[in-house]
Amino acid sequence: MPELPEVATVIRTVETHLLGRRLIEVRCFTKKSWARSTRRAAGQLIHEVRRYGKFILIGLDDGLLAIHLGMTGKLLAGAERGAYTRAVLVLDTGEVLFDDVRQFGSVRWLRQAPGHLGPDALEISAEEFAGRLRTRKARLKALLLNQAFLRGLGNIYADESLFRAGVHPLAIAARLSPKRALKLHKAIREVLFDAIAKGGSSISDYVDANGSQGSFQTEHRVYQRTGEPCLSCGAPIRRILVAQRATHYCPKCQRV
DNA sequence: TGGAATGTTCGGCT
DNA sequence: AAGCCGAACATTCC
Repeated sequence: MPELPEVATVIRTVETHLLGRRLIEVRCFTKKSWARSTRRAAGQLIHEVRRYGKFILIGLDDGLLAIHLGMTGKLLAGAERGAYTRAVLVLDTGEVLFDDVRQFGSVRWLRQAPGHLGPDALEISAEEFAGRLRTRKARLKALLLNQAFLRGLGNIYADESLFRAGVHPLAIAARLSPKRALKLHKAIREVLFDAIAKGGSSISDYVDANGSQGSFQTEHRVYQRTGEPCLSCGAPIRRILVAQRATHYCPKCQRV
């Protein structure tokens, strides 16, 4: 559920419930290591809530809480605890739940933001983006999913960005012309900004902190449209595997 | 019943 | 060494 636009939406809807509040404690129900790590967060004031790639960083007096939503994670304000509640942020004014069906998400206390992540997909300049592509021989789809190369994109927005740029997912990064590299950079920004404006994509069960769905899924042009006609040329959308992930593209509009 | 699902990480191979 | 592959994590849905 969570790529950059979904994480941005969760933050927008949850920060009002967190900013300026005191975190009494973090109750963790599944992973021992979370409980050990988050003990350090107890009793601290929340100074900021920000996005770092796909991480939600909650700034405290000392260090921060780093929440990753994994595949099915949610932050819910003012909701009832349920079978999939894996952790609870107990505040002086209420609770924020961390629900996660598949348990790929995480909640940890960290001294500072996680390392080894590349530049943010919305902060990188066109020139830097093109420069980074030039040194890589990997296939573009794999590179866009690699958080150490660029942070924030996931499977949906990588496919949607490549389609909008007219670039084939198997194209080798270093062989992209400067013109096409700039086009891809622009496509990434447009897709992400549009998706944020629509509150993200609700595919199976993504909701924001208030339980509201996003609506960008209706704007998807290739993601999970296998066999359906390309919205710009009519050719059937194709699905292949790249980096072990389903990859959707138009064989006519996207060239290598 | 098997496969696929918005993600990350790790070990092994070329 | 960079890049790729498969497996692993856990659960639901079709």
